[in-house]
Order: sequence, then structure tokens, then C-alpha cells
Amino acid sequence: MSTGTGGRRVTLADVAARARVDRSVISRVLSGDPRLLIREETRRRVLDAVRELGYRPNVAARTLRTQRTGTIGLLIPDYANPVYAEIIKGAEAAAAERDCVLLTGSAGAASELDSYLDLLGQGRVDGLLLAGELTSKATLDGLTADGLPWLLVNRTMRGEARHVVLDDERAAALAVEHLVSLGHTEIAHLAGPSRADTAQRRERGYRASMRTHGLVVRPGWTNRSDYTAHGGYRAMIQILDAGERPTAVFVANLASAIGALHALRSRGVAAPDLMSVVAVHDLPLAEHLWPALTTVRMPLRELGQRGVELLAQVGPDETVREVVTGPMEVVPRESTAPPLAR
Amino acid sequence: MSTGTGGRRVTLADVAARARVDRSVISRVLSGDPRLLIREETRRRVLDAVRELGYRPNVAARTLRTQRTGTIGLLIPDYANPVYAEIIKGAEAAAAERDCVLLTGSAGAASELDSYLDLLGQGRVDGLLLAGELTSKATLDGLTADGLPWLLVNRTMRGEARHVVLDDERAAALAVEHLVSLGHTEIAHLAGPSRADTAQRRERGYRASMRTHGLVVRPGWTNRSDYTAHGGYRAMIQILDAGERPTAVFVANLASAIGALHALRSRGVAAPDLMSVVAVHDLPLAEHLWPALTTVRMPLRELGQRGVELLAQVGPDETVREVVTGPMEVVPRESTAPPLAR
DNA sequence: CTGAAAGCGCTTACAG
DNA sequence: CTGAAAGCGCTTACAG
Repeated sequence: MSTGTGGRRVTLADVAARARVDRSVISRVLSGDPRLLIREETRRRVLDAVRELGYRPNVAARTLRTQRTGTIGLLIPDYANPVYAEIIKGAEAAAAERDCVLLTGSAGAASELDSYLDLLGQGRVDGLLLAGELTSKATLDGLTADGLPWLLVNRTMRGEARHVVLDDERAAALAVEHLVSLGHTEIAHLAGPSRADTAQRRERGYRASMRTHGLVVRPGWTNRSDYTAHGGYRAMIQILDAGERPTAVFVANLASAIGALHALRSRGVAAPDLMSVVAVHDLPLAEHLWPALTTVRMPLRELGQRGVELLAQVGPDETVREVVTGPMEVVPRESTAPPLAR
Repeated sequence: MSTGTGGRRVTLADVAARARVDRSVISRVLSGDPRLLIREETRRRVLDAVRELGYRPNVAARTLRTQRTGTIGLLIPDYANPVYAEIIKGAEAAAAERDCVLLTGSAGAASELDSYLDLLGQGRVDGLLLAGELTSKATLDGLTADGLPWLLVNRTMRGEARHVVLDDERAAALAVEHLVSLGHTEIAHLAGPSRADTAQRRERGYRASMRTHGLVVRPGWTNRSDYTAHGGYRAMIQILDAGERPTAVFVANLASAIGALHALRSRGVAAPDLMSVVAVHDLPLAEHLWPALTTVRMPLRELGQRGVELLAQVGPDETVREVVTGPMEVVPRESTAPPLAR
């Protein structure tokens, strides 16, 4: 790609010539150097020249000199997952707030992860946010060896103490409480994959909340799927075909819930009359399902935002274990109702 | 953010010292300079030193020197729109193919656009792909003045001749032909907003195809919405409440179709028995709607990929008007069927 | 109050 | 075949 019709870019030297000062003065005025003593008149000349020439500092030169890129990396597993879309939005906003740019990349497979990290290479980002399941301990060690600060987002890892997560236990408790308040006592859980620690935390929250309300988790009522619609379909079918049917189910994520609704339709089990369904993550899609899905709204944007803030604020060798306390609530729709009297 | 525990990074000087050659030799070996004559033994020493030290060139220094960033910008309106998720994936893959990184940013409002372009600032990207409706002629002129090559993706603009788009006319024709082959003759069109030129092209394709098949477009049978579920709901209601009901509707995008299905349910019009529905864009969501939605699959990934390729290959002052010829087909699901005999 | 100088880590035209 | 040198455009410690 050539430079195009724009001609030579404006550099500090151009501005300095126009304002009749040294380049260093321009730089210090623009960066707001507090130790700079300058006459008001000179400052004005500088700012005028900057404006008139449309000067903007060259990022590469600044990075080379300061060793800061002003860029934060964010690794996600898949752009098509709307959960990450929300996280990205929050991270992007927080980055812009700090005059930083967000460099998002996706890696669905380990080989993609490697080549992405390779591309980030030396000095493309000041730090890296890692969302999703893919990251391994070896990867993190590699980043640390490279001197690149990192932070796990929406997940934890054994033996590592740098993460920011949501309060998944509380989300599960809110869902169970919503069902209990409608009169349900027979509540199943369609859990996520055991390798996902969001899934583990949601299941823990479900069990704890059931206990708190004196409710029994019957055998066959917690079934794991893989956070996909297809997996949710199969897991729901199994729950339906086991012995005693629950009157409600708490589903660990939205994709599984879509499959679960499908399973209910194909078995002729009316929702919500014969089965109430509530799932984690209130995404735009939820209200367009049939029946419109009751959800637990999670502060996903705040999660992305907080990730950027923590990465910028906390030293690379310090411990970070933060649970984002953003707005979290049940969004009631058509898929939950009191159980039909038997 | 500080440098962390990683210590000083490995530079060319380190590698040169170890391999006992000048820094310039390392650089030329690594870049595969064809004019470099070097003894096999020396080359091996160089490559060994590179590997042993884990040397990777510093991006900022290289960029400063070469005036190439190895980064391509992509501006989208919204990460939550799965259409863009597909485009991003294609663009990311094509960028990686060329050892480039993709810097995606979203801007839903004009002010966000400005601040994003400001952040890209001087020299963060080698070129910019612009998707969505937001970009104005003034913005493009500004980019051109800055010497930054750009390319419109999935849209055209009057007076500009740098874009890559899909064959929306053909997509519409495929949808109409699918309905005609099922026996429909009364086919309505739920169009997108007139400001979106994808919408214009789909409507043009619909009208042309209806004419080709000798079918009449009755008054009230083409209704515009805004590409949202809510808009699709209202537009579908209007079509239903107008005089003669069609037996099928071609919907310009998936979000509108979700609203249209909702409208059909709320008016008690069974789909597909009393109304067949087919929409543009085959996204994962389509098969989980109720009824599962028949769609036209568009080569969105190929669109993103081609965008990156064209931006890299075509000079900034040259004209580009390309229609991506990727796989495009009707994906039949439950929402389309022959019309019930009256 | 302002300027001159060094140096960040590369690449490349040139010298030998 | 390999090395020395210049320079990309900044920032900042230092000098005056």
C-alpha cells in the first residue's frame, strides 16, 4: 500500500518551523508536561501551528521512543457469540476513554491462538486481555516471559491469580429465586461444560440456592451440555425422558436455552405451562425466541470495561482477583410462569 | 503499564553479537532479501542465533523505518450484528494470510466515528475498510487527504468508486425463485431502509424477478422497515392488515424476519401454512427460530476476505468496484412450504 | 523560559 | 560476501 495522494505527512519539524520554536517544545506542550515553563504567547503560537497544519504525532515514532503502544489486545474465541460482542463494546469504550485502541482477535483453535500471539509479536500491544477457554498455562507463561502483562476475562485458572469475572453464583441464585417466587419447587439445571468455570460457578450457585430454599436436586436433574444449542437440545431431551419431570429448568447459557426450547417443542411440552425456562445472559435475541425467554442480565459491558481498567492500572506482577459488581437482574418474559396445578 | 518481569527485549544488536555479523545482515536474512549474497554457513549462524534468542523484530521500529504498519483497520457499526461477525472473520483470516493484523473498531454514532478515526490517527493502519451506513463523503475525503487508502465494504456511495459488495439482486432473485418453485404467486417484500443500499439492491432484485416470472407486485405488498426486529414486526403487521394477503414474503434481512415471524404469531397466521417466509443471511440463529427460517446464504466471509485483499492490492487512486462471487444459495427450512389450496 | 542532542530499533542504499 | 552509516519521528534528560 503506497502513501496515496496525501503527500508527506506533517511532522514535529514542520510545526516547529512554523511556530519558530524547537521540536521539543511542541512535544512538551502537547503532552502537557508539568515541568514546562512557557510564555503564554509562545504556547499560543505552538497550538496555532499544530491546528493549522493538522499535526498528529506519529504513533510508531512515539511507541519506539516511549515503549508504550497505546494499544490493548483482546483475545476472544468467536465474534459470532453475542456475549463477546458485549464484552468488546465495554472494552472498546474503556480503551477510548484512556486514548487507547483495542486490538481484538479471535482464535477458535490452539493453532490460531499461536499465530495470533505471534502476530502481536514484539510490541504491538501494551497488554492482553484473554477471554474464553482456550488459553493454557503455557501460553500465559510465555506472555509473562515476554514481559507482556495479561489478564483473564470471564474465567479463572488454577494457580493463576490475575482475572476479572462476573458473579455467576449470584446469577444462578437470582434465577432459582425467580422460579421459587413463582411457586416452583421442582427445578432442574441444564449446566454448561465442566471445563468452563463460568459453568462450574453457575452450577455451584444453583446447588447452593436450592439448599437455601430447602429444595431437593433429584438425580438426573442436572445435565451438562456444551453451551451450544445442539447440546442444550440433547440435554433437555434427557431431562424430559428421565423419570420425574421438573416444572422448571435453569439453563446455564442462552445458546443451550435455545436448544432446550426446541426440545420442549419437539416433545410437545408447552412452555411455560408445563416447563418454565430461565437462562443466563440477556441478549437482544432472547425476546424474539418463542416463547420469549426469561433471562438473567449480566453486566457484560462492565466486565470488558473493567478488564481494560485493571490491565492498565495493576502492575504486571501484582495479583488481581476481581468480581465485577455491575447491575444484575432477572428479566422476566414469557418462558417463566407459575407451575400448573397437577 | 510497565515492562514486567520479562527484562529487556531481544534486539537486532543482540542477535548480531551472537552470530558475529552486522545487524544489517540479520535483517536481510530475515526479510529474504533476494540481492543478499551470503555463505550458507553464515546464514545458518544467523538463523540459529535468531532462534536461540527468540528474536522478533520490533514492530514500532520497523514501521517507523518502512512507513508500513502491517495493520489494516476495519470499521463496523456494531459487534452484536452477526453479519459483521462473519465479515470480520473473513477479513481477519485474509489479514493473517498476509502477516497483517486486523484492527476492528465499532462506531454506532457519528461522534464515535470521529473519535475512532482520530485514534487511528497518524500511522496506526495502512488502510481502512469501511462497512455499514455511517461513513459520509466528508469522512472519505478526509481519509484521502490524510493519504490513507480506504475501501467501502458491503455498500456503495454515489460519486465514489471504491467498494466491494455482494450480489444482492441475485440473492433476492434466488429467494423469489424458491417461492415460485413452491407454487407461490402472491409474494410480498419486506424491504430494508432506503438509506441502505443493500436494501435498495434487494428490492430491485425482487421487482426484477417478479417481472421475470410474470408476477404482480400488488400495492401495499412492499413495505419498508429499518432492518430491526421491531421494524420488521410493524411492517409485517401492516402487510397482514392491508387488503389482499400474500401467501409468501421475502424479507430483506434476518432481524426483520425475526420480527415478521413474531407478527405472524401474534395475528394467528400460521407459518408456513398461511405465510411462507424467506430472508437474506443464513446465520446460526436462523435454524433455532420457530419456525426454523428459510434463508439465502450470502458469502459474508468471502466479502471480508476480498476487502482485505483489494485494499492491499489496488493502488489508493485506482477505481475498485467488485461484486464478490462466492457461494450463494437458498437454505430451505420450515418457514417455507407450498401455499395451502384456498 | 527555550534549544541541542541522544537514542528508541529497525531497513536499505552504499561502500568496500 | 559483509559492514558502516544514515535516518524514520518522536521524547526527555540535560544544558544554558
